[in-house]
Amino acid sequence: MIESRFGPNGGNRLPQPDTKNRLLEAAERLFASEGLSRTSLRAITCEAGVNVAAVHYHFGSKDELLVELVRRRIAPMNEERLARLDAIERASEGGPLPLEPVLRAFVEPAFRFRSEMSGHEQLGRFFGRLYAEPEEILESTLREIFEDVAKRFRDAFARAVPHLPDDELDWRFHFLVGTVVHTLMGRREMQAPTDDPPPDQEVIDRVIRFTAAGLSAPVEMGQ
Amino acid sequence: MIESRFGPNGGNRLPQPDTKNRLLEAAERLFASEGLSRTSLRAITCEAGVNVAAVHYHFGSKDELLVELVRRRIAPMNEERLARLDAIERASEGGPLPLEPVLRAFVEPAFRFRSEMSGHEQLGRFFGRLYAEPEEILESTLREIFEDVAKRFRDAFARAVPHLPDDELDWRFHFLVGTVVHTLMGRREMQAPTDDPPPDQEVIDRVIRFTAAGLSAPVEMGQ
DNA sequence: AGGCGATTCAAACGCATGATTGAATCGCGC
DNA sequence: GCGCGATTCAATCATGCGTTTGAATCGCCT
Repeated sequence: MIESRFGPNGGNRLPQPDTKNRLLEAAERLFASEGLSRTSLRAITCEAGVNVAAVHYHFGSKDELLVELVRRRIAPMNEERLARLDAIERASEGGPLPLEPVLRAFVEPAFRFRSEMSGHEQLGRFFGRLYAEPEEILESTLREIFEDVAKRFRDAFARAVPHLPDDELDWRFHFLVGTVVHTLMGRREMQAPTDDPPPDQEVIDRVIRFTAAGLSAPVEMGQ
Repeated sequence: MIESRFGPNGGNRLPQPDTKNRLLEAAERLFASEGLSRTSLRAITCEAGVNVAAVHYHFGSKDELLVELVRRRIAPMNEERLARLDAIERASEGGPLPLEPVLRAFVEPAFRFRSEMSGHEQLGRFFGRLYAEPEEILESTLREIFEDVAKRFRDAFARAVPHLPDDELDWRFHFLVGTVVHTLMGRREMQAPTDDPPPDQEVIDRVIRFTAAGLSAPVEMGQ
């Protein structure tokens, strides 16, 4: 049976009459500012201006909304990371990789996607929350989305900092992630609450400087 | 009116018949493994083997239990940090401070308190959650507990790495906290789930190596 | 022995949550 | 203009939540 035309409601030409996307955006905003488990369905649908039942109609459940949100937000960020890493590896032709570009390929997409987000720069906090709040429903999704990135970048760092033993490399990659996530979450220990946020590129450069030094530190305890 | 004797129930000689501490320990365990907002009072009291009403009798509310838990756990850790920093500053007699000991004074108490915890090494995750889940009730408590530590260590790092401008120092201190918190949370990106956790001192040394290099990196963007 | 304050307990409260229902509404294709 | 699937909506469900209550229990002190 041929799909005679498209579905109803504009026939998939307008994929949704906005409801689905408005739900995703409202959910992202609230998840970021209130936390995953502290955000109720009613708060989301109220913020989106739609009925409560819309969530279950379009996504099936609150959990599946969250999974869909992760797929839409995190996956593209990781694809950009991998694309940039591809370019670096292609340019190096099997030789050692330059550390700073690899670092930037990992760090910059995270900040870029944060600020690209429709007006509000909450994606960083949402992103950070994924690490902090253990939603078992997300475990497999996150693993699936981050597995490639983790593996590819681990190997890239191994080529960029070849003097490191494997276990030390794993740990330093872990520390890098901690630095990035904590910074995306936007908590500054010493910042006066009145200061306005600094431009992304400045923060990125500081992160790169710090982590590049940490990653390339000698492995012997020379101090 | 003279406090004729002590209170009832052993007259404060046994401060509580265990209930209060059992609640705190059960709460800490569950907060750490399940998250702050996903842990119910009933789960806590069930785990502790006491009645639900005991929480309100001893603490007043779930939130106040959390605050009390923070005071009991985090405050001593920070006191040890400050004591160690005092010793370092006393030994330096106004001169520049050695970076690595200052770093260790900040990092080691966190890991030590984690493993000291009655059998379970969950304090790290609990500690990490305090950063990740924004309980507005904790905001003032956490600020009060961490304010001194943040200020004192910021100044110490300024003396240990004197070539850094103030804003760069603030950021690097932020990155250090991110590294520590993320590591305390215990998520390893590359670790097989079957591996058993490495000894604390080994992890501490790796953290110190990484952050010492990051903190003392040159501030110019010299690749 | 008896009184009394500290503590425990089972039961219930009101409320917010995630989920579900079934009818109403919409808008295209026929 | 009619039918039909896609979509919205108000209303409702059962459940679990934090909290409160009031009576029972415990153990020291006089």
